Amino acid sequence: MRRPTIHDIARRAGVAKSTVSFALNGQPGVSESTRRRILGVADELGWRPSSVARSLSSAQAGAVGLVLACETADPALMRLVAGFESVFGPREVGLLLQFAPRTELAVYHSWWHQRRVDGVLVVDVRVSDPRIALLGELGLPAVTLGRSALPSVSLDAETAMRTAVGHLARLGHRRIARIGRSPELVHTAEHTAAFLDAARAMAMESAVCVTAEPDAAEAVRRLLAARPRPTALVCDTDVMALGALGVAAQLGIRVPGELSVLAGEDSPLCLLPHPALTAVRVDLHSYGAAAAETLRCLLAGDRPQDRTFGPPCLVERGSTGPPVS
Amino acid sequence: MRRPTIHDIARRAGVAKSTVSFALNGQPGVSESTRRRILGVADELGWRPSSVARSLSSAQAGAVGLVLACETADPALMRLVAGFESVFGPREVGLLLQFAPRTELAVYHSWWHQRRVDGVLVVDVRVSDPRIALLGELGLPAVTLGRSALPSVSLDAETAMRTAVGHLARLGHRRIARIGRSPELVHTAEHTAAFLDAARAMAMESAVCVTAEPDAAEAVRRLLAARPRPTALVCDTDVMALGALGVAAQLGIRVPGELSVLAGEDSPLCLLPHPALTAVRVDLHSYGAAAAETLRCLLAGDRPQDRTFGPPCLVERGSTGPPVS
DNA sequence: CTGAAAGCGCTTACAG
DNA sequence: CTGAAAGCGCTTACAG
Repeated sequence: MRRPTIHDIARRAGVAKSTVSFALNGQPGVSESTRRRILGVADELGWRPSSVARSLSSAQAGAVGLVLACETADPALMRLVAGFESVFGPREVGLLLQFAPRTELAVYHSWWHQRRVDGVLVVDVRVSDPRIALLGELGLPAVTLGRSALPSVSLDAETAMRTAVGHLARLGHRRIARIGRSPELVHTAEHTAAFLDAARAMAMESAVCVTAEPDAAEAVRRLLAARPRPTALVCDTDVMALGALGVAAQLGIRVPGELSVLAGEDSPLCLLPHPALTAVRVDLHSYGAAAAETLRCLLAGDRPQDRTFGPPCLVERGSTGPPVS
Repeated sequence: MRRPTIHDIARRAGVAKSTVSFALNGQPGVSESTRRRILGVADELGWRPSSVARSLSSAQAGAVGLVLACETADPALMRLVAGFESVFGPREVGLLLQFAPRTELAVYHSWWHQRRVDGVLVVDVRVSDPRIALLGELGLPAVTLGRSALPSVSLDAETAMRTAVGHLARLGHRRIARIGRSPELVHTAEHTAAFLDAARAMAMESAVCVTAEPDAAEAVRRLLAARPRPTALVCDTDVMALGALGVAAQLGIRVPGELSVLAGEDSPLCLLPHPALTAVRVDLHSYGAAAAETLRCLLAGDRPQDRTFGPPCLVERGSTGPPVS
């Protein structure tokens, strides 16, 4: 199969290439009759624009990029990416994925130099994140998932933690704990602050936050070794919550009787264990779509507003209940 | 920042653009001294080739594509994709990702017409798969993960199932069952055949295979309602195994005493529950890399051999043990 | 060994 | 409203 070009269309329609280009792009300055004829021929020939040719002359890559840390195996990411796709896919904007071995910055440099992408989406923003500055210097349009100096979308940590802690408070818990990802992540920092705020507001007796890194199970074990022991555990991710359930089972601690476990991120995984995990649900697909939409605006020349996405809601299942003492 | 082009280099080095191009691409026909001078200037200017310009003139997209079903949220996929990346990333071949709403075929058409990708990687191959024919017609180079009429890499189902069933046989199980993904998948079909073969070879009393679709938990429940009940369950994925553990817990069936559970796919998730999941380990990263390598050969003009990847090995953990009757 | 030129498939001022 | 032309940044025959 040979791919038809605008040259073929022009010849067949008996007009100039430029006229074809204008007609095909819906630009004004082509008579209705010529336009229709050209569109007809294009259709008949099965013409589709060559993305590279278009990119070269328009100086637009027609693609956006996402770079992930090599170790990323987070199932949540897939839903986020599907959300990106839902806005870029239909517009035929490609999504370029790259796993980077720690030197993520090199990928941005490389993409920029190669004119590979028009913009990037940045996940797992850190409190002090060198990517932000680089992207600014390069002038590579970017939207971060998590607040930063760049245009961003973020999750409503306050509501999420108020929802989670409120649920536990209503059940009668007074000593709660939370386990999150690296404290360097903006996401973690915000949720930690929100968790502590909520705990204070609900007059919790104790509320401690620990990090799951490098070993989540070990962190949970340490948490459960404290005396008096917390009676409820908020886990930032579904995977951590699953792990917490495993540790509890291993230690012979009954869930939810002796320990309530709550996942800060609902997902199909939360339905697997018994008892199933009570979770705060955030629609990651829509969150990803919101980020993509923001990037799209940015690329279109707008100055998009930072958006907070949410609010999350609670999905009550079996892993939380009143503490039995 | 303005991006330097070969034109800038040519002017600065006092040679023609073509000479620069030849030198930069390591083509013969440029004197050592000129080449060195050109390379020096390129370096000094921080030149990097424009991927689109190169694509347009070389008729190569410099990218490969992967299209996923919309519902895909499989954590295993991330490791596969990371494997693809490990061969394409360093070569600056982009990986284009697209989620397709059932009409995956349209994406291939679109990519082909737009000259977006040089080739594609196909996952979740079905026994009767329209994608295979389309890819053939388009002449779009493709490698499938799972045997097909196209160049492919596949998993060693025989060894995997022999390993799993052998382990259970040695523990003393005589009635086993297996739960897998859709029977339409080549992966499932091959593993089902291999499972039954292995069961026969080890003189199992009974060996049944069921599908996890549409509801894995329900399928497990049905399996466990049989009398006499199977004493061991092989689950094709880590997620299914987690689900099986949950169902067992719900029914009050002890693992591994009353039921052994084995995951056909090892992953970090297998470590979370208690008891942790015994699993057959396949290195998905390397499997993905092997597929990518095969595609690379294909794109380079070779006629790659189909490869079987493996063999898998057994990782014994707590979820399997001798049946107690 | 080196240069001038055409071409990849588009877009976009600029003239008619 | 339409056409001829230059240009995007490369590659690649083809002459010197």
